Amino acid sequence: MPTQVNRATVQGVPLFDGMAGEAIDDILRTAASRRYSQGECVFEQGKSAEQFFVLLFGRLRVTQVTAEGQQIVVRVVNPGDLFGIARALQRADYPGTATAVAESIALCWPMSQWDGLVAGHPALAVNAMQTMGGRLLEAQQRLRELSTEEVERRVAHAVLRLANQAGRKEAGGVRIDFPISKQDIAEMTGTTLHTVSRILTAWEHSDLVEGGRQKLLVRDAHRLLLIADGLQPGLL
Amino acid sequence: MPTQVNRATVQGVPLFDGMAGEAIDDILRTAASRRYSQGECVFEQGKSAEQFFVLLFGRLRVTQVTAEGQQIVVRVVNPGDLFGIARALQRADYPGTATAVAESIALCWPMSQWDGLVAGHPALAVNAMQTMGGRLLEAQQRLRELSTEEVERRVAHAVLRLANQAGRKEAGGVRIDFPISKQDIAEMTGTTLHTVSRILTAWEHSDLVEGGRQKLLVRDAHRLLLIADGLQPGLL
DNA sequence: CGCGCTCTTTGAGCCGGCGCAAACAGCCGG
DNA sequence: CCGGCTGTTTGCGCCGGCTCAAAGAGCGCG
Repeated sequence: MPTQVNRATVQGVPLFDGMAGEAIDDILRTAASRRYSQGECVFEQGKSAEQFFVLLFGRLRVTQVTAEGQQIVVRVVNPGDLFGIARALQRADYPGTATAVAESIALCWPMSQWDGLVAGHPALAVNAMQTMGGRLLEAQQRLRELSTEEVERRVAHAVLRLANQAGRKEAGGVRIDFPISKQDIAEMTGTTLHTVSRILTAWEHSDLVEGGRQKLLVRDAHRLLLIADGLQPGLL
Repeated sequence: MPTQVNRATVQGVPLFDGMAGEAIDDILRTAASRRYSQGECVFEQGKSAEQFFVLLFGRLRVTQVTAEGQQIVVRVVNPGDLFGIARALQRADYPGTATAVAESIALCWPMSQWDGLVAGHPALAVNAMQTMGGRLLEAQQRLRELSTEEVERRVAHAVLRLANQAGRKEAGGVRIDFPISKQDIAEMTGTTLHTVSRILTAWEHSDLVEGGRQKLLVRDAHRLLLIADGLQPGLL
């Protein structure tokens, strides 16, 4: 049912930062809210991009599949994030697939609204641009890592990024609070699940992290940062 | 001398697409135009971002240096491109260094104007966003390549990208029309100049390309595309 | 409660591409 | 025209990380 979404629901969503309450109400009038259960697909690579979204709760994983069938994880979508904005990338179809890795709720708008919203709300345009800017910086950081760092450092960076974006403090460390497999981490860092497994096992022996089936707990982020920055030659 | 820049000068610059002539004049009033000779630096990584730019003529190379001193080529700036928009990335300093690889001319504005321009000209905001979108897509494509493809295919992709962006048709092929070294290509593809040299030498033997000191001519873009797409196992 | 699925661990061997090193070739300046 | 600088080529040996293979461990489901 297309109930009017309450203004309070989008408290803290960066896209609406600095906008008048009425303007926000106005925009929300054309929004629908939708629930996705774990494993459900929000949109699929190559499909016509009919909607754009803001994630309210939960967590998504955006992946791409290459022509040869290899999969990579493009990014993780966190609550508050704008996603699926193919239009802003000048594309008619979604460049990736978004899957709920946890129970999630998202607002969605018809893509046809995008141009009007951006043109009609300068603050929203600025916010959207900053979102894209942040994503661009992250992409460039990953390019740098992939180009210059050996696998262990890349995995360290990926784990730290996850801890920052999706970490929940917990007794004994920071828990990545959605199910994540070694395969996922491999697809984030351009390596294989085997190598990730070996690295994490080694880290467990040094009490840096604690693994488990689709579980990950960062026990010592500080020492992990040393590895990420290449100050830890690995052995000592 | 801060002469008023003529509206005709920015014909075809995507940033001003779909904007009224007067609005463009207005924006150009606060622009300065500046010449950069080959090898000259437009802005430097880490320096406070005082200006943003549009390249009118020439060619720039944007690089980043890692903490360990390794350099990578982030992108090539072509005529018409907007660049140095640190503000849009929410950064106070430039994340990379822009160097003229050929005689170049750029328009520049004080960064303080950015917010006002974006807020005051919806069409410009949309255009800027599309620029960033395009860059984001390119970055993601390179991430995919770096994650899943072996070196030869990555080099093929890089060369084809260069040919598309900076190619000039010429008898016998497409010339990359600015000085480019094997080292540059290595820094674009996350490998070493040695490996690039070996690959290009092999390609020369098959008449795919023609090299030379800081020179590159693509003789057979079609077969190169086959390599890029992994359809050519290398030998035959 | 136990079967089977998916995720994970671990071993063994191989190889693409890097590091090192040295010779070579355009090109500029004197 | 020659010397030197910068960019390029090529050989060789090594190794990080991939491939292949197979056994082990959570967890949902019947």
